[in-house]
Amino acid sequence: MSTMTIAKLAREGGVGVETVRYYQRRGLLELPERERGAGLRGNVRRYGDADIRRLRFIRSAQAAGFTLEQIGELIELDATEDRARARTLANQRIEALDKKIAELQAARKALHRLAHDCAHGKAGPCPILTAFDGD
Amino acid sequence: MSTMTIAKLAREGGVGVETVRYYQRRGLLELPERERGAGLRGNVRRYGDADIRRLRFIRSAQAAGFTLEQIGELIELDATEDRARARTLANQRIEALDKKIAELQAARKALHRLAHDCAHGKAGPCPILTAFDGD
DNA sequence: ATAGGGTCGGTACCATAGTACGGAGTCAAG
DNA sequence: CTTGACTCCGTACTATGGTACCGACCCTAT
Repeated sequence: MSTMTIAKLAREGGVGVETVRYYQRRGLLELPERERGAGLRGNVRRYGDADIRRLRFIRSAQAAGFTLEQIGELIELDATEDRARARTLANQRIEALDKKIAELQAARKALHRLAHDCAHGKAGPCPILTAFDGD
Repeated sequence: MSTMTIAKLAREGGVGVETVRYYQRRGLLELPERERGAGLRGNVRRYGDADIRRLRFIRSAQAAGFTLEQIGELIELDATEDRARARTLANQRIEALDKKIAELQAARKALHRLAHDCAHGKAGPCPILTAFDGD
């Protein structure tokens, strides 16, 4: 185990094969050497656990709101000693995340009120266009 | 007051003129009649407060995670009595929002730990690639 | 040894949400 | 009554993050 072809890697990472190939093109995932070694054979690339971890990192970082470009920088950064830069990126993202979270919570509140005002049967407003007005 | 050209409308809504025109093309904003009335003159379109409100609604709904397509439906819905549909859309969005908020909060936590572990000077891990692993 | 499924590599295409541009017309101030 | 800013409209282009498709290979089970 721990060595697999691209389809398994994709499955482990929860993405499609084409997405893996896209990440390779973007330089976010390694393109392993084809094992032309032992016996002159081998022509499909093999992936290991490190590739799974890398792929999962990409997905998590994406969920954290990093762009693929920034994720590329993070990956490069991991190899260096530039702790300051890493901290900066993390803190910037936290700030943006805090803004975003607050925004989504406000939106949630407005929608909740809308769903309530816009109750089951009856008459009354159901004021979609003003749903985001107050508060 | 309350009547303006497209540039002012855009400013009021916090978007660019081209964005307003784009929303018009998508059917999210009205394209007011040119006032060819009094005197045979008039050739630039005039906008009013209703347009500002509509534009702001679009921005808020976007912030709530609705796509422009869904926003189109919301606007149409506002004219009807289909309260059930409005409630459905609102509740679906709330669900998605809750997932998203939880996800962002988890990401925030991971980043916070990263920024901490990856402290100022010194040695130690600064484990970017594993930042999202635990928890 | 051959059939079928997977892989490779390149190129093309997609959806979303804009942004830019160019030429023609309009409008208000000087 | 001309200048300069703004508007109109259509079309084209952009960025981001994929998806799809192709012909050529490879690899494994029968």
